[in-house]
Amino acid sequence: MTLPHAILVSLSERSGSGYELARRFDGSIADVWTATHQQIYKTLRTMADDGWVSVTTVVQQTRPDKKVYTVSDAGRDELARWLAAPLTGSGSAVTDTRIRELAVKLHGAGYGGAAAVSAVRDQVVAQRAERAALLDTYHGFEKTHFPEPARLTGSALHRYLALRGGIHAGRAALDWLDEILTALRDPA
Amino acid sequence: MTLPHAILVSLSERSGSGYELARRFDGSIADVWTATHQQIYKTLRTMADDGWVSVTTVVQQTRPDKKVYTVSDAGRDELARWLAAPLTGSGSAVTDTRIRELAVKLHGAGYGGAAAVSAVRDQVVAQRAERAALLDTYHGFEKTHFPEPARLTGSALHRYLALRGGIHAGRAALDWLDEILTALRDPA
DNA sequence: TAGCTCATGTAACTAGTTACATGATTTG
DNA sequence: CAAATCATGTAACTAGTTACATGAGCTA
Repeated sequence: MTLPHAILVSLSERSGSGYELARRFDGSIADVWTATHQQIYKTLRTMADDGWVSVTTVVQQTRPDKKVYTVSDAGRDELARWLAAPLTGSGSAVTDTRIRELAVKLHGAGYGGAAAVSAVRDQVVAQRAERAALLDTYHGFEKTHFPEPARLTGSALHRYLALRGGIHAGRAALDWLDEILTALRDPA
Repeated sequence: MTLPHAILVSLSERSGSGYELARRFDGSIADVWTATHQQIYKTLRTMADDGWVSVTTVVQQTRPDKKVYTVSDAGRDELARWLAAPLTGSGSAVTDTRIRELAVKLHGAGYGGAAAVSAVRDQVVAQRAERAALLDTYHGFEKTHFPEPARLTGSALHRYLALRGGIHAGRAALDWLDEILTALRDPA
């Protein structure tokens, strides 16, 4: 969804080749975002075409040559712009891409200046409010439609359990957002 | 990912038009799965081409005509096959499609006979084990890499918070799967 | 010598989003 | 009279997956 921006953040931390990026997206980043090498190579090419990154071919003796990508000025501008822009993700409570989008922004906030840090904070606050409202809706629905869950059977039980999935996911998102806000507030 | 199967389940409960399905995927199903009407119309056409559903055009006086879709024998066979097949989803801990795939299977298990019910139960158990293992990995990583989270700042803090996102999401998935297993065990 | 790591790619496909288009009826 | 509901679609696009392809060097 915003894989180019996720790559921009990762390359801001350290320049690297497509192969190295693929390993990052399979390692420490994998808990919020997975991406295959095919997807990364393709994205890097369009990013280079757009001037967001510059490429340097590094010739190696024992290993194949590699292309090392570095964030350009235009890439830094784009990153700052994106950090300040509202979230664009979508999806159901269970598979919501806004949460991972926020995680990437959080990770990259340091590379967009002071304005970006506070903009991202604002987005966390806004997302928290949205999530809380959704969770309230779910809880209301739960109370009115399933007042006695222990007695449910068949498809009513299944519908209830599906709703519970949304509630668990929503709760987890809320807890996480709160943890983020606490962490960003305290150490100041 | 398995939208055709999610539609098969919904149509097994009650036959309906594309428009009605779109409303279901925007209402009670939306907490685990969202789908637009465009996607649903397209999918219904291919499902009809594949013989999974049959179509009846219902002429209406005050409203536009509608096409009502009903699950065919081939559709029922396909549903039973899919219910028994292993999960095919993927994704990171935060945006994992296996969870929603399981939710749909759970919902549809009743339409695939006794074999399907126990097959789905097995998949819940397997998924629970996978999730628990992943969560353990995350906790291990947390302990070794971030022993003192309160002291973190900058990008180390951000990396820690991203990991916490994976942990929250994993925990929620585990809790949900446990709730499902309890609900399916007790009322028997 | 079999399999893994490093390194980059093409091609075909599946899944999902956004924008555009039409038109009658019902509700506020 | 404006907006929502009912009802179906096309087209273009973005995102992501799966399969295939190549080839050197290093490790068990």
